[in-house]
Amino acid sequence: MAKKTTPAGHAPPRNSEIADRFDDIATMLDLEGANQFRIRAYRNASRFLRRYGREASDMIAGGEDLAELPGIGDDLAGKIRDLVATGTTSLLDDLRAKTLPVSLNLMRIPGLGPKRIRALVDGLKIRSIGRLRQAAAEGRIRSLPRFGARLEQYLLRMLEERQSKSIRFPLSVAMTAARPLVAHLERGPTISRVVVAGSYRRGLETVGDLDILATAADRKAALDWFTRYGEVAEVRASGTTRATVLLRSGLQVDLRVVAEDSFGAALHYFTGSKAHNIAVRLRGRERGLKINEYGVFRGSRRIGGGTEAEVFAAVGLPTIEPELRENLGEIEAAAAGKLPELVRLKDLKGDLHVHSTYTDGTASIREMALAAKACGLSYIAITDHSRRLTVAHGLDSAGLRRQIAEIDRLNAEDLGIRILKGIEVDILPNGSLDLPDGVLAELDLVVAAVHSAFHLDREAQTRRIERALAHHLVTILAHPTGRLIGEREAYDVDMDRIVRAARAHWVILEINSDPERLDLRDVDCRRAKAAGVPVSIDSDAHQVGAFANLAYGVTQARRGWIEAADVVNTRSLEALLRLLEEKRAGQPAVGASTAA
DNA sequence: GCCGTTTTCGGCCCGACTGTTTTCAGTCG
Repeated sequence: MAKKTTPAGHAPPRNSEIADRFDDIATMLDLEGANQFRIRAYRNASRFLRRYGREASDMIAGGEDLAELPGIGDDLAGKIRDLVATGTTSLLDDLRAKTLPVSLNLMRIPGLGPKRIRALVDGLKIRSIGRLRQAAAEGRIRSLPRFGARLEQYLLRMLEERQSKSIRFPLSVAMTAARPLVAHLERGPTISRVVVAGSYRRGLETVGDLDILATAADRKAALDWFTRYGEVAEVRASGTTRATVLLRSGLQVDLRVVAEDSFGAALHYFTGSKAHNIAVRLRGRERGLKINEYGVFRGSRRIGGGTEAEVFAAVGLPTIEPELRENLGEIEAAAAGKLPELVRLKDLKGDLHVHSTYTDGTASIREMALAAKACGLSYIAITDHSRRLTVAHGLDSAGLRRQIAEIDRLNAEDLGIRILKGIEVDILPNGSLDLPDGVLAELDLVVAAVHSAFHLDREAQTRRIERALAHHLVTILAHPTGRLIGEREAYDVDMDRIVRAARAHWVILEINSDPERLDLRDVDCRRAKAAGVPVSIDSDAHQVGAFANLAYGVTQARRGWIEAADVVNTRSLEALLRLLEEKRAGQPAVGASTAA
């Protein structure tokens, strides 16, 4: 028990936490009416940090200059250093001291911004949500300048609902809601084209709302058709070009009806990301062009906008895939002709992480194999759980040998798909594996995974996984960060070190396609690729229908700039078996060509 | 607060919708 703790005795904040503090600063500056561009600087830096692949604290430890990062100058670099060293910075402390908590709470209500909040707080001397609700109930809010009865009623409703609006939906949930809605719109009067844009189209793992674009000869009829959709719970706005509704599921949907000749410009604009759009517009301005959702203009003359390709061409770029549009280097890569050729679902030839009724799957090995074959795959690896995972009836050596025998029999039958023998073996808290080497050596491949002791501190967790990666029989590290989207954060692990260890020991990193996992994360995919570490896009299927999830994994990989050549299971069975053989011999060709 | 083959100062993306007004401020994306 060391009583003496250095200021750095606590774990240094992650980028996401630094970003949270910058967002706090931006919100409080906004409330005090600070310069909008100063506020934007904090929000831009926050957005960058959330998406950046490396931890600022690691960069500081390595003596790197944070002011080299885009949107971060000397001042913000200093504040990041403060936050890393002490957990706070003087500006944040000052703002917290003079900002009323009620104002911060009110900022979470859509429709309320700093001006209205200041009017409420100053005009009515409101100091708590309860008082505000009271004032609204008594009809005192409508008397404020530029407030009225409608706004008062709206506020009252929002306060009653106490809705926190920051709910984001997993992409898979959004897709389930979007498909029937798109079908409804496509049947609508005079509607010709319907595309879901926004973060949905970029394949983000979660989406806040749906942005749908359509073309229609009769805009009003199209918007009416939209607001009358059966799943609509509430129409929040409805104008001449767009409408906003809330579905029963809680998902907010915007429909914008645009002219045919500006469809490409609108699609680009509403696909985002915001950072990408701003960068493209600035590039346009350098060329004397104005780019907005209606087209590309030189002066008042429209020179393009019917297709996205025209928008990109106007700024001298080839079309950039939606998954890359985050202003994280894609524009520079496009300008240099170095855009990646992103992996596609049809490139996958196999699936290296599949369960069966031997443990917690719901279908037999034969059923899983036939289902995979029906999806066009030519091989799968059966990788059931190992004994420690008792909740899943994990296999011991004897059980695994029975499974090996069954797989041999099925392969002898020739089902038209090759079944590889594998295991998803637990990485125990000390980094050893849950089954003896003897039985693991009888398999075609070994998938190792963490399913316990998520709470270990960063150093212990990292060392645990490094040790497993160093095991000569481990082929793949499954769901490397362990996060469950919206449910459980990733365990605390240094992914830079994991990627380095994977490279050193020729271990493949998995992109788990389960829509709850999507793990590797996109930023980690880029790290793996940069280090020359191959990935496998696997379903982790526990039922026959789950091979469809591979599409989510592919989208995740695409967001991580992954190409077919980076993915081991785009290889033919023969090539994959060769790779596994080389790994076993300690000298695989994969990943060996590029230096880390 | 950031940034720079037009700038180290003076810019910073910009249009739609709502609710309040009667020409526009506030908010959002």
